[in-house]
Amino acid sequence: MNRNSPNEQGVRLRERFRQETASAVLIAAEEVFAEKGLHDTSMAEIAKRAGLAVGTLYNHFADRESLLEALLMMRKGELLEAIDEQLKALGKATFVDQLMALLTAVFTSCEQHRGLFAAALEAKIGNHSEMAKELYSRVDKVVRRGVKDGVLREAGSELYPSLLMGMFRGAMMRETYGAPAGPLAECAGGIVELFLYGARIK
Amino acid sequence: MNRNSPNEQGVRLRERFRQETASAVLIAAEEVFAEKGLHDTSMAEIAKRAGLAVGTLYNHFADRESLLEALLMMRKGELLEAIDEQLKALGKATFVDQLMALLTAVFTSCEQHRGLFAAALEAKIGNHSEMAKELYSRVDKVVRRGVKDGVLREAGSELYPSLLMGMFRGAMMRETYGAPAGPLAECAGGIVELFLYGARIK
Amino acid sequence: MNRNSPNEQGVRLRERFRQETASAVLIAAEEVFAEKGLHDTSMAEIAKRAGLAVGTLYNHFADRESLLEALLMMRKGELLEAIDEQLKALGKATFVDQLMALLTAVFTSCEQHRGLFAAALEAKIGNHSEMAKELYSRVDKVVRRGVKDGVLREAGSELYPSLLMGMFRGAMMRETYGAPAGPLAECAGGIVELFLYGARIK
Amino acid sequence: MNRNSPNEQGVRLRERFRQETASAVLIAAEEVFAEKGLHDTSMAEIAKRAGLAVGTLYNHFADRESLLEALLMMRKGELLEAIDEQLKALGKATFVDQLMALLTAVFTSCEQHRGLFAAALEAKIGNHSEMAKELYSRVDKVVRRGVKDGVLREAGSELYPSLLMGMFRGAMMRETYGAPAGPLAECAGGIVELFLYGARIK
DNA sequence: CATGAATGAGTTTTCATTCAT
DNA sequence: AATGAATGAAAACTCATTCAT
Repeated sequence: MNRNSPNEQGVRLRERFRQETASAVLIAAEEVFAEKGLHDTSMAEIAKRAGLAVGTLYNHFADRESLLEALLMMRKGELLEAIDEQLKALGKATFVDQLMALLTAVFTSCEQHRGLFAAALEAKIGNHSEMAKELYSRVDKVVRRGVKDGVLREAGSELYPSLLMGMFRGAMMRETYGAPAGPLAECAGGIVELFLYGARIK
Repeated sequence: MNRNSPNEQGVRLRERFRQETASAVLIAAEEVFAEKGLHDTSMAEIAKRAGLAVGTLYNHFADRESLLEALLMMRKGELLEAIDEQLKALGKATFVDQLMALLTAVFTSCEQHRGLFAAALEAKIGNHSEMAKELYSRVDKVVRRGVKDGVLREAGSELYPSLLMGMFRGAMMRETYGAPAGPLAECAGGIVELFLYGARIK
Repeated sequence: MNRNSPNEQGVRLRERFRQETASAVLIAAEEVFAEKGLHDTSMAEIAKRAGLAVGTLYNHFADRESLLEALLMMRKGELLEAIDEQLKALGKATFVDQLMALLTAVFTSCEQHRGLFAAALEAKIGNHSEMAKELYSRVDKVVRRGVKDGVLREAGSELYPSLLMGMFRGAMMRETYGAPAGPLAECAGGIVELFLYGARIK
Repeated sequence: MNRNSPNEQGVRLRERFRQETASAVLIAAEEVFAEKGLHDTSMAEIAKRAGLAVGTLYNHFADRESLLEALLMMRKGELLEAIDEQLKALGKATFVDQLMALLTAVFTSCEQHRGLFAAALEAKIGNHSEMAKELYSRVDKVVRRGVKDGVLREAGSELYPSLLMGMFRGAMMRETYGAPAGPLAECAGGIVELFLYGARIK
């Protein structure tokens, strides 16, 4: 074996360890970001949480910004993937089923990463509104489909996606408002109900 | 005239100056907070905007936190006052009118202070969710009234206030989502419509 | 007196203090740079030497680079001013007198700032070779004058300025070489002698 | 064959590999030191240039300092060896020939390692002035010989070696000064000429 | 021996806060 | 009260060095 071409298996093993460390960093980062907020989280704190030294964070992510970016990208990817998968599976289903699937996908994903998403849905903070935009575009697509299918009214429908986005957030923020809160998933039905039929007794 | 017993008028004049300087600080602070965000705003920048020295800020507010607190309190007070005034005036009116009044009051206030409110509605940041909580309690009150009056369904109604809150925010955030945006006030009707009757064609 | 236009005298006094602090920082910086070298000098060390806090350094200089820049600019300015003054005063004098004046000016200035200049004459380090370039241009000018006046040989004269620059440095570095060293000023005669007549016995 | 008593050839082969790796490191180090300067060169960069891992550098050199030391020692050795060889060969030659040989040896060596030497001739940085000192001692020896032989004036001669050292450096730094520059070797004659006869027209 | 991920002390820089004038 | 220079703790980031594989 030539000294310039190290053992394949060893390299793969090391690569796996690398991935796992990077992953551990991201998990720790998500915890701390969720607890303390995007701004009040220091690299030192993340390192501590991950049981690593600060320098190690920089071996895996160029800087604080990149770490946050990677984290948000990962979660964004997971969320959008889940949504797209659901929508694809229900391509021929009724609009209502699609809406419900969308909501369920969002809430399932958010239930696990609520703290991070709450932070990430904020504006002002860098250009991290990208996730919100992408989510919006899915909601918008589904709503347009509803209009096209004759299920939703067209008048006023340009506002619906934003209001649905708001309702997602409203549901997620219930605790912050001091409102009674249960599992997020249970809100999906309530939102669909309200969105379709309104709150008024007929 | 003995300087230990200043006359009434002198005291009032001095007090007026105090108030005006403090007010100038708050106005400058709101501008900068709205432009740069709650975290990226420095005391130096506020002082500069106000045309004052940093030290002067500390003559009027104990620390950065207190300044922000005072600012939010002021805007919160104005908003809640506007709401309460409307609700009081419409004490005997129908639930729908009350809801509309509430929305109009919120959006009128927010239109002027959108930047600050967008920032303040963020969670995690200090304990500035107080405004959201108080706003929630008004919304909740109106919703309960609607239920009691037999206008709103009771089933699922515990979620309505949170969803309404979310819709407020969704409307405010339209631009962030990349959605088409017009004056905030025009959203009020759309929200009430959706909330009462839903989006579905009957 | 209007509260927006503070006392003139107080402002001037404060401004004088400002200058003096900045000056103290520069003096401390020069000491440490000279002792430890351009690279191994930390802002903390400079602050300590100046009897100030680190933050104070940043109240006067945007960053480390600017501090170093300001220091070198100051010394460069002093040196070039001294040279230009001498050359101007001797505008009509013989070439030899001009050369001697140039050397004397250089060595007088360097005697006091030897450590800093030794560091600053290095290449590689940022673009701090500017001083060397400006000094070179003076030497070059004098040499050309010597050629034009028929005092210096023209053949090979394009190398003279660089060699003179080198001799300045050689004289300054004597100690580093382990050579016997006396006051720098005493070298001026030796350099002129060597430059004009060479070392060979006739 | 017992692994506790390896045969001679195995030992030599291994030793050869060791030497070659160490040599590769030194060559890479010289490149990077020359390009980036003594301070701005990291172990990681050297390793990368050598196509090795950082750890490997530490298998051959105790620390960064030792690596640099070894590199400078190597080049110093080569330079001094070249000089001493020339001087030895010209032991009976005239002083002028010796001086010319010295200069030629210096410039030939420097032409190839200019970047490194430019960096190494810096003072302050560690105790890397050793090379300068050793070079000085050769120059000094030759100059003394010139004095003893009655070729050079004695008065002022204690400064000559330093000035010659300076002229070496002046020639090397021409580009830095913004001076017109050609091959270094061509400067040798100019320096000897100036040193012996001066720049003045007789 | 070679490898390269992990380490953590050290450096630059920021900014809320203090206080002498 | 107003001023703004001084302060220093805290944060981001670097890099020589170590060590398990």
